[in-house]
Amino acid sequence: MNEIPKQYNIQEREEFWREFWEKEGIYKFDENSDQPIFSVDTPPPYVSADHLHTGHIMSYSQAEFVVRYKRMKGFNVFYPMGFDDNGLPTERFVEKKYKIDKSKISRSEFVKKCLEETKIGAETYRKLWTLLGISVDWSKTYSTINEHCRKISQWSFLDLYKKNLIYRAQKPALWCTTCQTAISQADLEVEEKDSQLVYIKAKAETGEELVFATTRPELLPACMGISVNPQDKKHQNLIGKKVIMPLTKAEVVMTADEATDMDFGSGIVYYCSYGGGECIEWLARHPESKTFKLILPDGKISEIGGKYAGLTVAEARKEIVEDLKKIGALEKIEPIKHSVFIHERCRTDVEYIETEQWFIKLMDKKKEFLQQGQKLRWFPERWKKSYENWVEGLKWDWCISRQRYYGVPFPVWYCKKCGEIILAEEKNLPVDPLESQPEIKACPKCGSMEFVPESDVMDTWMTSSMTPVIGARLAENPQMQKKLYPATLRPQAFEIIRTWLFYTVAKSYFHDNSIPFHDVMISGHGLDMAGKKISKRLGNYTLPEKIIEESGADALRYWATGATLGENMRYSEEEVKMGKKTITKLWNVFRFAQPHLKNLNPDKNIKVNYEPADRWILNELYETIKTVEKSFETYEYSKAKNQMESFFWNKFTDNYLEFIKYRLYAEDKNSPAVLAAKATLFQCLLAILKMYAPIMPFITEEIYQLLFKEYENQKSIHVSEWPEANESWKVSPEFSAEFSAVIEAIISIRKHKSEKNISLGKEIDAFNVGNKINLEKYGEFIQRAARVKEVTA
RNA sequence: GGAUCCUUAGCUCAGCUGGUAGAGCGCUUCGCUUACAUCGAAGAUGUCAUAGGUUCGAGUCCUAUAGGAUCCACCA
Repeated sequence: MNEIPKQYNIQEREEFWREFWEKEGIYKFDENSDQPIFSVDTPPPYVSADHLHTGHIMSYSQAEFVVRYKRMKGFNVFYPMGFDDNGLPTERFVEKKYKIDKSKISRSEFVKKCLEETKIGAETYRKLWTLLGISVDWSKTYSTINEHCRKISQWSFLDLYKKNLIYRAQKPALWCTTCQTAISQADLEVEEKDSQLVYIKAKAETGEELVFATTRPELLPACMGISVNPQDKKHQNLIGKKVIMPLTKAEVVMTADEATDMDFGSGIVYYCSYGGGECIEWLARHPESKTFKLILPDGKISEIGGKYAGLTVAEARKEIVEDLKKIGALEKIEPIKHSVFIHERCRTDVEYIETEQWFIKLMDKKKEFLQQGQKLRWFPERWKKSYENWVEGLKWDWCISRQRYYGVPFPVWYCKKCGEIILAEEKNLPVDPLESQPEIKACPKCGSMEFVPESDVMDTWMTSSMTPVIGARLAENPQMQKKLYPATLRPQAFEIIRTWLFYTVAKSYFHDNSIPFHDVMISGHGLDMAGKKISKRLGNYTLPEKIIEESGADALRYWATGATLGENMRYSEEEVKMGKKTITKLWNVFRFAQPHLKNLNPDKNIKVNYEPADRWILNELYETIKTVEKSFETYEYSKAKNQMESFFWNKFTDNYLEFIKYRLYAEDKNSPAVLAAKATLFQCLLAILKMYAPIMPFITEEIYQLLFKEYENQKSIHVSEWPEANESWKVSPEFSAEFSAVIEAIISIRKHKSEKNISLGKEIDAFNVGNKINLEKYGEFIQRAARVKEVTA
């Protein structure tokens, strides 16, 4: 057994153990083990060469606490790490950083830049995760743009296509004019904006003047129709009549439509291609209407807009209002608060543009998605509702094509002559149709030999939704791959339930009629000290590297235990300080105990004559191990920490250590009483260390290596066995009550000393503890533990 | 409009299946005691948002109300 130095150098020792774990392969997955498997579908963070913040630290550590616990419980832990580096976030980052215009650079050049950036990003991330002590197996990593992932994503596409779950269609779809790509419902955010409700006058064929209200007057040239509510008495006479639009002089027929709100605006609404989702829905009810491609992909007005062609939507709006005013067709303008959909990545107003896109059928499978959701174990349970809410509210099939560069290509060509869809062969995946030709030489339908590659890339969630498969297939052995899927645990933030979680569940159902994982652990997000959400955009956070540098990874991890599962949590310097104090406390306790553990035979089979204080603390330890286990099993790391802390700090150090000092300092070091104290001390300390190990892996490893490694057969505490709650430690309720009274008595002695300003170390002459205590049995103990010459009843 | 959640000590939050209010920080007083002053001991502080109800008994269950948060839908 080694001596414990006076000081624990956090930075130096943490660095040492990081290297040790790496060198010894402590966290390596064992492909040949028969132990039960605990596999994690680790969230691959978006790599954008930017810094991770304390919010990420929080959610990743929280999942990791449980993973470490499971590893000690004997599970063969599969804990890979991915980097999500394909898709829009990276493209936008690169565009900004290098001031690139997507239309003026070739796809391959652009992709090269993106790859370079993501490589830098992945390194930054790996460094920080390592710094934090995240126990992933670094030999099991993937990046969502690498060959492994492209292959699986493309396979997924082919499989779904063959199952008739994917279709290609020309229809209005959500469109971002900044990113110039189609997007999906999940990419939307809502923002409340100040807008104007414009009241426009039009003439009916009867000569009657009517007024309709719109927030999108610039779409006038794309007017498809105009409606009133069939119940609307005021406007009954207009139904079926032709209406002549101002400026464009276009004629549309007034229709009755139940969706029209009689009380909003003037009670008359016009529909354009496309003002919003409601216009598309209206079109479905009035399919005879003529549609227009007024807005171009770049957000400018097309030729259909006549004199407004070439203007942006915002410019056209202004001009048209001006022109309406000039011809007297403008009745009034009301300011209104208006919620608009924006693209979450760039915050641009979303348009609906008619284009040809790839879709995955979702709308007719809602019931099945809900059933699959029921099969998962949700921690905490309430987030299941959020999933169900999203599924029930689905309105669109999933648009999976993006008119972007940096992503997984579709494994598809089209026949140049007849447009027939030609799929890649599975054995050739991954393919880039821009750089290769289909295996067949001629179109099976028309015999043409010329093919056009699909140049779109897939939505990034096409890949992310495959992470349980991507992870499992990192194992080399096919048998093992099967065991790893479905994964045991999916830890993730609540914000991406509607995307990552939903899409993964959908895919798993489509591909394998299975669930992708059994348990879902939902974490909240990090808030700054003032309670605002931490985000890269706001920059309202301290760099985790700096916190680790100052207080240690253990202290930062300790902070992360503070949030109840699924709740948001503020960053708090105070809590990190508490973590640092815990490190110091652990250190000092073991430093105190170390001399007494020398030459101790910790053989569990040796008969020990435990004294009441020993039996009391062992019973407490038993209870603590049990409750901590229960908490970890339900992913309640926060509870687990409170439970172990209460034992360690309030019971063990504040009381038990004080209770046994007189025995430890006794002259006869080999008396049964002294040996019992030492044996108990040993049991408690080792258990404490192991319980803290998942939360504070560095300090616990340090102490384990110094004091306990020689007794345990594992080279690291993190692969040692979780402490056993020994049934023989349980005590009777009678004893429990008896000893509680003894503790009460000791507390009252402390109180007495405190009131009389006497140092606790000073022995007082006498104290009356009342008549509830068996002094014959406990008198001497109270005298020695509380330092009183004589206790009386 | 639909869904979920929150309102407990000055602050940040725990309070599991209902049984006499808890922690940490902060505050007051005291104490260097052969681990720790980066500490220890003792102490003060709450009509648990409001109003009803169920119950022998309610932060804990039910119903309304008020305030706050988030998600979804609507908003022409």
